[in-house]
Amino acid sequence: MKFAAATIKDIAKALGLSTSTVSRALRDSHEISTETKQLVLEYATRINYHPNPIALSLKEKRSRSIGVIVAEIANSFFSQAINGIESVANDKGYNVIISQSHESYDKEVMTLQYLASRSIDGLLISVSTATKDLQHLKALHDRGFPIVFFDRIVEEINTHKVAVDNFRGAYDATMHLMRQGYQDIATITNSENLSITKERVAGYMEALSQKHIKPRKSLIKYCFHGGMLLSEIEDAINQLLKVKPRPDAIFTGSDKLTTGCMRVLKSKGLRIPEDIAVVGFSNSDIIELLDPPITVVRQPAFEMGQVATELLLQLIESKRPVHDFERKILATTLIVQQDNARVKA
Amino acid sequence: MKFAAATIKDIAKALGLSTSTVSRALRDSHEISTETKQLVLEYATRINYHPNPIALSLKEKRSRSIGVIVAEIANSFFSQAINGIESVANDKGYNVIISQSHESYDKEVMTLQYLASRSIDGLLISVSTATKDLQHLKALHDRGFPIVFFDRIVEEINTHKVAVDNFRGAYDATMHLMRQGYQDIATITNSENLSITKERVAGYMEALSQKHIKPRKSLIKYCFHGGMLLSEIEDAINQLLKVKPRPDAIFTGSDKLTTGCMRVLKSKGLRIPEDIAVVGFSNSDIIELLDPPITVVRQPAFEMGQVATELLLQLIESKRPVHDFERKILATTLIVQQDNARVKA
DNA sequence: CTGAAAGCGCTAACAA
DNA sequence: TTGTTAGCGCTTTCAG
Repeated sequence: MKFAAATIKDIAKALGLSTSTVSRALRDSHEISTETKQLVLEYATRINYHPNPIALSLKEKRSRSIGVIVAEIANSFFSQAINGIESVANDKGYNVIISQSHESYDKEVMTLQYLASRSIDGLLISVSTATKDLQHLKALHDRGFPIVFFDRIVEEINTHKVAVDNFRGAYDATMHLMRQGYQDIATITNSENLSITKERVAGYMEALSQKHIKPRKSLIKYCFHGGMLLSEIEDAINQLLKVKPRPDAIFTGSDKLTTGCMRVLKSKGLRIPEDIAVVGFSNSDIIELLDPPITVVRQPAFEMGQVATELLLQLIESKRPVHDFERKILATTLIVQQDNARVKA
Repeated sequence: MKFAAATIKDIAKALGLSTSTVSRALRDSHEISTETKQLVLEYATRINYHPNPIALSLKEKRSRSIGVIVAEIANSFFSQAINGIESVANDKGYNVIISQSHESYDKEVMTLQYLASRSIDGLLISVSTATKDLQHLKALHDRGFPIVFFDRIVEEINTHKVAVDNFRGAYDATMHLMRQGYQDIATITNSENLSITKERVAGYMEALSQKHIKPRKSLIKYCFHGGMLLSEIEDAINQLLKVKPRPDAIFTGSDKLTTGCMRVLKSKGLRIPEDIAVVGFSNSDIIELLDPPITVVRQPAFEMGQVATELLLQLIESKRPVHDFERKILATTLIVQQDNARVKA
């Protein structure tokens, strides 16, 4: 059932004015007499007039809405980032349309096409773990469509990018493990093609190297679906447990992988950290309630969302094509949990 | 920076046709010759033509987008519900615009006003814990605007409603506690004005009564902000701990309150469940990883989202005013955790 | 089978 | 100070 909202025309007719006069009165134009303005304004509020944003969009060729594509809303990191995005967007009068790729390349492409055809003014995206081919994004970008990458950024496309210092985050986590006495540290991480994966693995390896431990390929496990399938993590862990010497700790490269790992280890009856320690990226807000409350690398998700949105709106509202793109790198925080800080026997 | 998309006019000009012919050809009208159709279609795909949805909206007086207002996306229950909402909405070609009230009445009103003025075709809402006055919703509803309530529904407004059997969920949880041997069971729950609060408290009291335990007012604690402020939960627990005899278990009425309670109890050095047991509503997907892995009442959030969206789209697409409204009640599941099933000494 | 014209709600250049 | 008109992209009578 539709319901007809009041229009400028209604006001004009009721007051015996022209639509343009009404329009101008509503926008408080200086070329309208005070009395007319008052008359119009009064009547407008009385009939609860609100300008039709669709008509405005058609005229202005902009919808004042931006699209966001993330892997999953039901993921602390992304939902916190979205909070940041919304806070800035709403402040500036923009709508946010959120879509999820569920870590599927096909879904990402479809959802992108859909969003693009729904006339959003710009896009914030953190690509799916399964995304290797970037044609869908390149095509849009080449047409001059404003895009900002955050978190899982893409080097091949030249635009604003916001991420954390993943290298450092991974380095800190691995160092922390080594300081606890762990030596055979494995890593379970996202698919190899992701920017964040490369950086995190590099940080992990650098930490090992500094302690003169040679990184072993058999201890690095990539999850193409980012842990969307628990079986993926199970497989990785099964393989790790067969390696000699058996790893005594795991550095996990994402929220989903961190909790997924814990789940799998527990189901196998392995104790954390006695049998095998876990430290990884996570933005879960109940990490201290976990058994055990593991040490995690936290990302400033909210802030990332804010920064990315500011950059996007800047792009959208720029009068001329932008060629100078920024790359913002935020810092991670290592949240050390007491219970995990026991030194290994 | 704007970027101009191809329009029907462009096609018409390039092909020496009129815009109406092109429009008809694109919509595969029977009154267009096969050759012309082919010509148009071919050219359209070549230049990557996509109809401008804004122009369509203006014409059709509908935007094919629906609004959703929830307390917080960063809440398992809501993010799961949103997944359900999106799955149905996208299937039917609708966009979903998500907003958060953060459990603030003012924010809810503002966000609602904003959404309504942004020409959404309908609204799905789970009101904030702070919402008592319903004028903002009534006004919209009276103007014939399609609204569907889910989870935290509102009796005063006559429209479709989707919720779970909160009474039963609370009853089951409380019964479970009593079967474990707990007798002095307190409850910490959302603000008193919410539908779900009343139902959950009623279920809790009914369970007590059946075991001939008289509900005590001093054991029922309402949190006006739904636990958004941890201090609220702290206060509630402090008061509960002073009651004689001291409660030996707490039934928590929401996701946030459940984890919030655990957090507070732990910080006080109280062991769960030895010192005080906790059972409550939660849709967290890592509940088994908690210390201890408490028994919870789970809601079919995804399904709720789906059902609510189907009802809303039905409302939106109905040709005539709807007067016959549905009230769907889904079942909750009690997820019993082994570690919590130890009988109290 | 195709085209011209009107109209959705709004703004803005141009007239008066 | 106010009104007339055209146009944003699209569909849809109404005429050929």
